[in-house]
Amino acid sequence: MYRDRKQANQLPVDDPARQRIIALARRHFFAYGFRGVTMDDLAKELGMSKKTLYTHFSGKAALIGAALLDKSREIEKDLDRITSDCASDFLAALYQLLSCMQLHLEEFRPPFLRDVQRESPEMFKLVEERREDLIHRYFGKLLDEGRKSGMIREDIQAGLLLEIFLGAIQAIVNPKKLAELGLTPKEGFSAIITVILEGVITETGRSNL
Amino acid sequence: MYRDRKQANQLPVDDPARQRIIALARRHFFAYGFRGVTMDDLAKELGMSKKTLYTHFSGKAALIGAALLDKSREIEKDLDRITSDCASDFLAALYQLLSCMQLHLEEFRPPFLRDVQRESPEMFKLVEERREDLIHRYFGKLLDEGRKSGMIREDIQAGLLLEIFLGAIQAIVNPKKLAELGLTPKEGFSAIITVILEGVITETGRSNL
DNA sequence: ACTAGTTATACTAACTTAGTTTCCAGCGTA
DNA sequence: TACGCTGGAAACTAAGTTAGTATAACTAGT
Repeated sequence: MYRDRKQANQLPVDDPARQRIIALARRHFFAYGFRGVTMDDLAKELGMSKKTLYTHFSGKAALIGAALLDKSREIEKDLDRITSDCASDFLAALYQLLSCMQLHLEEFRPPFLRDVQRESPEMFKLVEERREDLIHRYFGKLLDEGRKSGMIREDIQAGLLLEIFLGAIQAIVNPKKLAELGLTPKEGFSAIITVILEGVITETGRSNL
Repeated sequence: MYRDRKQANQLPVDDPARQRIIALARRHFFAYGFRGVTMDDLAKELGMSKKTLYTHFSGKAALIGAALLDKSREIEKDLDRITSDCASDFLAALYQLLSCMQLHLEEFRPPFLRDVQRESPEMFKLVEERREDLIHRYFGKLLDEGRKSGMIREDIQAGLLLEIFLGAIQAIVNPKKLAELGLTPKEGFSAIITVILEGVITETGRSNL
């Protein structure tokens, strides 16, 4: 029965309504910044009253938190899949991990980052820490393997290396720069990986290419 | 002298300070939406007091208006240049006009459009009218020439045709779709022009290719 | 010293919005 | 029909934000 289900599960995380709310909130918050999205907006677009919205989430902060958690879980799921799929292929894993990361980071549009930084430094710190954590976990593992097998020099820390990658990608894999350079996104990607890798691979690794 | 210059020109549109303000306001308003940018923000980032800011512009609305006017003039200047540069080359003119238009339209980020639509429908109408005007003026002229010379069929109005172009460009010339299709922006552009043109060119025009 | 223009800052009046409450319509059940 | 539950519409409040103004102190040219 209805009542029984409610009683049995006071926090139905799989509640479809809840999922709908999170999905919309995610899209809107990340695209327009949370300052630019009011609870009235969300309720109206969801076709529900604020009352109902507030029965699902205790407040705006909770909703933002839920959106971030949702996103976070999705990223981790993707990274897991890639890591296990490409366990034996260092280059493929690196390539896919990077493009996956870029795709996900793109969902955070400037207005959201601006809002977070402006009026919620704690959240900014939280997001950064989460990012750091993921980077260390997945890229660290990958690059450690590369190191152990002698493919990657050991005097550059994995985190720094990834930042170099992401920075280069952000600077180059966008429509404007790609047009200037006459490259496809894939070509841009490959070029970056090649360039950075060839400056990173040791002599022994170089002979193994 | 200083005083003389001020007296001689009570509205110094070429005042460098004024231009600096407009430039910053443009960037910020269009990128983050005008609701997301406060006058305090602007003053702080300009390194001037709000008082000074308000001596240059009577209010936020005036500043938004000035930003739009500035942008509008820039677009028109670009379109003029292209039109006169490529007067004899229909395809080159079309190509450049389209890419120019796309580049300019890209400056209006979603948060700005959202703000305009949400809380200033009059301004939205104004912007749309201005857009319509430019489209009719520049593309209308180009396509009319194409019609007169028998290159373009006459049963499709210029405005509609341009909307088809812009819609296709927006859908295809973005990193995600380009990556899926494995195209450079230039290739995507050319493909769109080719596809739409070949469905639009008359038999006589076809034989002239 | 005086003036003109500036920055910094405090202030207020209007507005926005998160969160609450009230009322009511629908609807399944007894 | 009556009852009870759910959720939509909308009014409301209290807190916070911000456009716009006013004040004081500073600097440079005259």
